[in-house]
Amino acid sequence: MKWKVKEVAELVGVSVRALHHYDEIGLLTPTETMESGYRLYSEENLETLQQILFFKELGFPLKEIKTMLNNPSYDRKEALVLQRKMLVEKRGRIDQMIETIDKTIKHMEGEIHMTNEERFKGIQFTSNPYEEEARKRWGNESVDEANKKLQSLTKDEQHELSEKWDTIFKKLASLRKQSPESEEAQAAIKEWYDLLNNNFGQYTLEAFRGLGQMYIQDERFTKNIDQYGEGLAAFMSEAMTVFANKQNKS
Amino acid sequence: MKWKVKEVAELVGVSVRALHHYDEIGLLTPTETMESGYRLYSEENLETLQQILFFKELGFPLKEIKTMLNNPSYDRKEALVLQRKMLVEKRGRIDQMIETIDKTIKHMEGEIHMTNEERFKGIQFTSNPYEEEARKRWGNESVDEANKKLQSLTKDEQHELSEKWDTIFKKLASLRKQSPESEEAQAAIKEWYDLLNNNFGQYTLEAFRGLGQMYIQDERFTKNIDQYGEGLAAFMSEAMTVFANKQNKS
DNA sequence: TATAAAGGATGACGTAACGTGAGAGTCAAT
DNA sequence: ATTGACTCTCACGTTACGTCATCCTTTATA
Repeated sequence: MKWKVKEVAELVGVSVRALHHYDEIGLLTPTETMESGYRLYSEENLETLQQILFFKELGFPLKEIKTMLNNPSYDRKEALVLQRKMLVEKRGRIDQMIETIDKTIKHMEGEIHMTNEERFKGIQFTSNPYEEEARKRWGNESVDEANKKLQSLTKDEQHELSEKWDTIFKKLASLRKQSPESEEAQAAIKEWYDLLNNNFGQYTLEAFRGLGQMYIQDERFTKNIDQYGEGLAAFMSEAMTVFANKQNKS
Repeated sequence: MKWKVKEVAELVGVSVRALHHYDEIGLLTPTETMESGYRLYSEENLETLQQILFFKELGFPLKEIKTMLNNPSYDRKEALVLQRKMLVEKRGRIDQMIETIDKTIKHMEGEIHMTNEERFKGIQFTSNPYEEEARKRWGNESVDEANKKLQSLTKDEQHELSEKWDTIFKKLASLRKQSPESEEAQAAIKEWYDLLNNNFGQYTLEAFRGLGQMYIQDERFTKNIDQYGEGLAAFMSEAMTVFANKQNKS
């Protein structure tokens, strides 16, 4: 079964405009559209929409929701479990606020004393631990950080950096036919590791390995990297894992 | 005891910028400021802030919160009770969402069937009855017949009206240093009187004089009016009395 | 089958509630 | 006297839509 915008809007309780917006930003593009241009939402679209709305309720910005849903390792059931945890957490906060209100009323009646911190219990922005987990699992914090740094550089610095970058990738591309464990490959990977560390702050070995994983898991990365040569992403990914393991032992 | 912005910010868990913003829009102006311009928040300010944040948590827009808090019949304890009710309601919604998640997971495992409505239970925008109550008691709706009329106007008419309103207040503010009995002041007050009569039905001179009294007796009115200039409320109040007396004689 | 009402599409501008510097002054401790 | 942490006021940027305006389909009804 397929639904038109208004039907979806009424079914799930969002505005038509919102659906348009989600389409605009590529968060939820209906799988089908009639020749007239009318949007037709599928069952699957509804499932995605449910996910979107849960995340939204939990305070995630749309952009973040998008990257999470697009993440190749995104898993709906796992997400639901996490969302559940976050909701329970949120309910806890509400309970605290209710308690705070009760106390405040009593305080007004002179029955009890109240510290100023107590006055705001539950309202405060206590970052939810599960939120972090979601971001780590499916978000791209590290990549975002890196991009921010990149943009903070001057034009010249950016240029310089991209040249170094280019050199390394070309070198790696030329090596990709041999083993990722070869000395040359590992040396090139070390260069890559150092470059990242010099420019984007601390890349722990864990993060480095994770980055390598992303190169093959996330097709946006894969595509970009493979422009230097088919299979480069896979090659780098493996070499990075090897590198991380080696370093770990030493 | 007094607090500087950052202290308040950390105590209650909002950003300094937010506090600046609340000051900018006249939602929460610190009672005191040092000669250097530093904001100093009082105990009372904190109480107001608590109210603001509760309402915000419940989804009220700042503008609405402002009019509610400024409403002369606003009662803090009553508000707390209502807020409590709304929070309980909200908690109920969260419980529903949790249930929805549980069902969805079961559904994914093929254990149960799920209608499309069930899929979005709790997420939907179900307007909270207590919200309406709050709006009725302290929102714009309460200010009486006058505002009903106001709301019956079209957007354009409303806009036009508020511009006229604004013009008159600004004019009055510019005159407030001279005598309330001066010809100019009285002319401006007449404009004000006419505007009220044209838009909100009959304002007897009695009522007009009474309104003037409210401007100084009720600090919430005073605050609002004095945003156009310190002492404007007092000035208008006097000018309105003078005006009413004069009209009465003729 | 014509015709209107209802719904849909695409701009494009508006709004709310801050975030995010920039540039400059202030306070408190050393 | 200096320095580092705060503070102030612009002022522009951002997010997630709301709100027309204008024009085009679809559908219900006569």
